Amino acid sequence: MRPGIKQVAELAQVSIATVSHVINNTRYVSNEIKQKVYSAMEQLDYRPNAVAQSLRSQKSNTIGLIVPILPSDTSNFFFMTVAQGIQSTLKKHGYQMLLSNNTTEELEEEKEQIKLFNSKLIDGLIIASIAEDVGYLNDIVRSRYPVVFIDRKPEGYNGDHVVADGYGGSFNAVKLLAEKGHRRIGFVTGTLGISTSNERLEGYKKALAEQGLPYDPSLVKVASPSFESGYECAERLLAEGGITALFIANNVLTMGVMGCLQEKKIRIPEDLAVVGFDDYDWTKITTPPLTVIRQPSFEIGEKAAEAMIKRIEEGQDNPEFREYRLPTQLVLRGSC
Amino acid sequence: MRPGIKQVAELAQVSIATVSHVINNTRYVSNEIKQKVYSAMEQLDYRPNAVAQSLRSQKSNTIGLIVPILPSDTSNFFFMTVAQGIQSTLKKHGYQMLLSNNTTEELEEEKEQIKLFNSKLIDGLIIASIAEDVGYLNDIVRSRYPVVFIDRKPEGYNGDHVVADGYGGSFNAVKLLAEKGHRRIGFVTGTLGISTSNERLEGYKKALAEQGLPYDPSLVKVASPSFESGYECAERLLAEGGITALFIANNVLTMGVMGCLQEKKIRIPEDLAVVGFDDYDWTKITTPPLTVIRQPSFEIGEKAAEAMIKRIEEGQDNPEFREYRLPTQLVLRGSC
DNA sequence: CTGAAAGCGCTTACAG
DNA sequence: CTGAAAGCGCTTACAG
Repeated sequence: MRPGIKQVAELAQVSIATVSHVINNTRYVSNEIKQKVYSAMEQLDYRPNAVAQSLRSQKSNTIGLIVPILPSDTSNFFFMTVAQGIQSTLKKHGYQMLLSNNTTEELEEEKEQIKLFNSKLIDGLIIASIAEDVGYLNDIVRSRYPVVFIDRKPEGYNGDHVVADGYGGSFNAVKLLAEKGHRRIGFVTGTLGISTSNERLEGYKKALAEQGLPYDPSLVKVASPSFESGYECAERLLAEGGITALFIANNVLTMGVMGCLQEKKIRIPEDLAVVGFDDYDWTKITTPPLTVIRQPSFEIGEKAAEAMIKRIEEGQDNPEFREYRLPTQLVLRGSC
Repeated sequence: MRPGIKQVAELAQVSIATVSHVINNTRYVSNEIKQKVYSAMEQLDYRPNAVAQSLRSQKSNTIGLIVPILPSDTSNFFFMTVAQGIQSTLKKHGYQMLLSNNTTEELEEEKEQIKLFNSKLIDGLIIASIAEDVGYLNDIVRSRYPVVFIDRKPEGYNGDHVVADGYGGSFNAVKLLAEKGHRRIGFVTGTLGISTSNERLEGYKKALAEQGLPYDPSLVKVASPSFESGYECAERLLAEGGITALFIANNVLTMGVMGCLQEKKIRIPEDLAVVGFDDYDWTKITTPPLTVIRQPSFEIGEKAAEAMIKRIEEGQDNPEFREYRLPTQLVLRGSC
């Protein structure tokens, strides 16, 4: 049987309370007694029962993370790296991460997962919500614990959020292409209406304007989030003709576009200069290697965890919610 | 405040015991009373406190999963897909998955994670151990719950394990190359001594033998698990000359090799025919797209979860441990 | 057919 | 400076 605190107390000949206090360093215990307790714990290979601790203290030292990850989808990679950033910094502060991924891309699933987390007494929630409006959190979370949003800017519920500077990344990519002399620069984006896509489009427009280039809506293709859709957008842009450069605003679409270009034997960058999104490993081994906008995914996770810890330590007193905006980075390779 | 079972009992005017029994369907309750309880639960938006349930019943309905995932490493993808397979089938059986990834690739970390799981009362452990010998589990797990191993065959501790048929995959890849007329077929493998690498090497040898080709150790390069190491192995094989085909036995190394070939402008398959390992999305968009051995990663996860559920339901009575070996698949594309 | 009560393994006021 | 006891929210023998 697993030894409990009672067994430790008996062996050390002290009270249960004392054992608890030496474990948690929560009140003064004489050195002599401390030693007895430590050695008893060691002898029994005692580990506190986390479940009992949670029940009693109404605190689980656990932060829930909800992230939309489809099976076998390349975009996994981004959120997985974020998750690792979160986990590694939570660990430093003595917290654990409970991961739940929304495989269905449905909002109901997301809600269900939060309710599950609630029943496990999480101390905080970090979420990359798929909802455009996260107002539903008002009913489910009810400010019982802090919520930190990642990737997108939340609407309808207050919370810190950490995002990558997609605006700046997009701006820099398009500016680079324009400076290389390209006048007709295609743009492939994911569904609009969410903050990430919106601001990347803004960056595109802004760069064009600054470079004195006209904004031509026919050069902008909105894709659904799939390889195939990216492929198809590239196909259409190619068929319509006229572009000499292409910027793709997310990683799944970048892959789809590259699939199309490789199949049609478009020479890069001679026939078409290309800049993609997200610095995935595979972008290094395409022909030629791809210039991309890098999002600091691990750092996003770290920052989200830090924000969470801060919130928990501060308590409810601070009503001002912060936006943490992390810089993106232009990674130059052979494709433009 | 979150309502507890007591509040439900009061509102429904029944005992706590009765509420518990209708929740768990664990003894007869008259329809009339059931209805009262249900409506009280709904009215209060009641959810049982999972922590209290675990503590009392000494069962958490949670399966721990430990998997070695390095930050920003492409190999993440394999285990992530496995994890999704596990999670989706556990969910069907009312279990949750608790994920812990060993970021350090160190055995001590692995042990620490298991101890943490223990303190959370997990009902079972699914693990892709990095240890060559998992005998240490005898001390930590002590048969308190079932262990299912994935990816590799365990040594030193008994448990079901589910693996992909690397032997068959490797055999088919090399056979294909030989049948296309290649006589000198290079082989890049990860560290030997673990079941996965070992059996892929065996498959290579077996295919050569069957095709009447000599086994030449100088064509076999053992790499450490990194992009760079794969790159370097390709470089060496190229420098030493003589190979017309190359089979790479895991995905990280495949990427490294492709990086090298692309940089040295080796034409594929004209100069060198290539077969890689693992059907990652990016293998579709290399130039040319890559022929690979596909491992059924999601299915591995599903099978592991099924094996776990079976063990838990069977109890301790069945001492015969099973190997589940899932077929790999040759995915033909342009690189050979 | 249903209820009162013990107890899972802890933490934390309350006493002394 | 340390201990005895209540209680977190459930499940589950034991009674009737």
